[in-house]
Amino acid sequence: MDLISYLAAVIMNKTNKYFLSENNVPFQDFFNFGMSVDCVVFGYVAEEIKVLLVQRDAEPFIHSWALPGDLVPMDEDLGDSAANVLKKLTGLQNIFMEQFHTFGAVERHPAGRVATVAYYSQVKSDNYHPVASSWVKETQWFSIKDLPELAFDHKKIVDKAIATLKRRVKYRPVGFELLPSKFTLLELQALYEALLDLKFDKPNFRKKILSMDLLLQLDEVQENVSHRPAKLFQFDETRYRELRKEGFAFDIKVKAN
Amino acid sequence: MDLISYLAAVIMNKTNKYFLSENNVPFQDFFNFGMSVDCVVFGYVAEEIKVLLVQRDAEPFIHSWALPGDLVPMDEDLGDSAANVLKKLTGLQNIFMEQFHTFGAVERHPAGRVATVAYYSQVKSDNYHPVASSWVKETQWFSIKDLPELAFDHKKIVDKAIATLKRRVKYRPVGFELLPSKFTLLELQALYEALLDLKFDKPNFRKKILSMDLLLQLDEVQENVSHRPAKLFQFDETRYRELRKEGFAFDIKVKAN
DNA sequence: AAACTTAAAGTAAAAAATACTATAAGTAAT
DNA sequence: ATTACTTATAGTATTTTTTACTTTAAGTTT
Repeated sequence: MDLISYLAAVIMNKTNKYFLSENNVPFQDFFNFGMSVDCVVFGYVAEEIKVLLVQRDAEPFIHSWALPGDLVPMDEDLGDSAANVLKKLTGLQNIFMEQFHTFGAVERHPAGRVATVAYYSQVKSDNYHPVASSWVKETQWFSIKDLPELAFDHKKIVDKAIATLKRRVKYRPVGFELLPSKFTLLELQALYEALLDLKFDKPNFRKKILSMDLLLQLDEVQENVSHRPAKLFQFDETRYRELRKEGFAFDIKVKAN
Repeated sequence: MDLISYLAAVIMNKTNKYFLSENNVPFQDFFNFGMSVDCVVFGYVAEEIKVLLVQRDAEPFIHSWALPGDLVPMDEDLGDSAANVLKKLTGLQNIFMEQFHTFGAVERHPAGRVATVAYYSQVKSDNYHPVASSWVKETQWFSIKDLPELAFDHKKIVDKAIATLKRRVKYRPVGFELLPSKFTLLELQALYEALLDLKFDKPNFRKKILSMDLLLQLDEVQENVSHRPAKLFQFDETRYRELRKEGFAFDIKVKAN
């Protein structure tokens, strides 16, 4: 394509007229995609990994549960769009989100060709209280072991996000985002056990974690427990960022019994 | 949105008429995205990591070097499109490609709003010989240490792919795809050193790698070398797939001197 | 105060990683 | 042919880390 043809094609495209490209496909016919963003937000409550879903109050898939997500306006960057949509639908904001996959099967959306960019994040669920708004009727944290039927191909998206989370545990200090800011070592261990579906030896888990130099021991202990209260810890943010950069390998043997 | 309104919107969208959505934005106005795919193909030649680029012979960015990539037709799945485009432009086929990021900044393409899904792959470069075709004038392997100016935001895409590669080395047996099928331990070590920008102690590197049980020793040795020839090895594909699944941590201390 | 629960420190044995040495097997120069 | 040189590869002692297990501590409940 030479410069004149290209400029003509661009102008025609922007004024809705057709221009034939090299394969006799009108240039403008490449520009009928819709794009959407979908957010997979993980939380951790009562020793279970949860994912935030919204109940739709709009067609298509009205009344179905779905990931918070929506079409991207033409003048909005993808990452901004993900943040805006999550806020619009659930009120949640200031959440660090990372892209993890784009789903673009031809028939995945009934209204046309829509590719969706899926975002992934982890939050301390007791700090964030989602509230339904816009076309959302209700919001709810669902255990990843007990998910409802989902709209569109959102089941596939959630499955891929869960796989990503479980893989990441092994080389990122994941607990940081999911646990409340103060926690006991046994709570941290329970989280890792839930994520990896394994059991660890208590003293060794403790030694391993402490040797990473990632935890700060507080001068506080558990309260209202009917046994010896455990010390509370928090993550050392500086060291945490270091570890994310230099890489991190969580590898500890499963408990024998 | 109720069912009647939604169906009306879909029909209007498909017949090019407007329908107002909740925010007074015409429904059809969400459907003017173009989508493209871009392929980052890594190779390894003469102890250097290479990336495959094509020289454009079409506007925009005519004569510039760029990643092999193109607009996605409306009726093609993204993954298929990546494979088709790579074949169309360079002749390469049967290459395993993985999505790694989608770039969607508003102003990234001069012809309109185009989001691009970037794919990542690694090949044994001596088995694949790219040939320019379609709107490509030339193809070339460039060392990642010496890249030319690139079209669009392709520099950003390549940088992210390189970062992905370097991160993956630490928890995936990467050598498999990059090295020729028969190689010496020192060649493998040189690859790891190039990827990680480190030096290892030879005997210890050897022990570490062999202990993973990933290599099969062949009954062949190097030829035409002016010193004691080294034994040739190949990867054990079965064990390789196991390691990819169960996770893999390559962690070995840098050589002292 | 005895029984019970969980926390947390400690320790011996085993395994793995590291630093280093020695030897082997070839080519090239004298 | 002998010597020097290069790289391959085996081996080994030391140190560090991991594992399996034991003991003690600190609280609550009966």
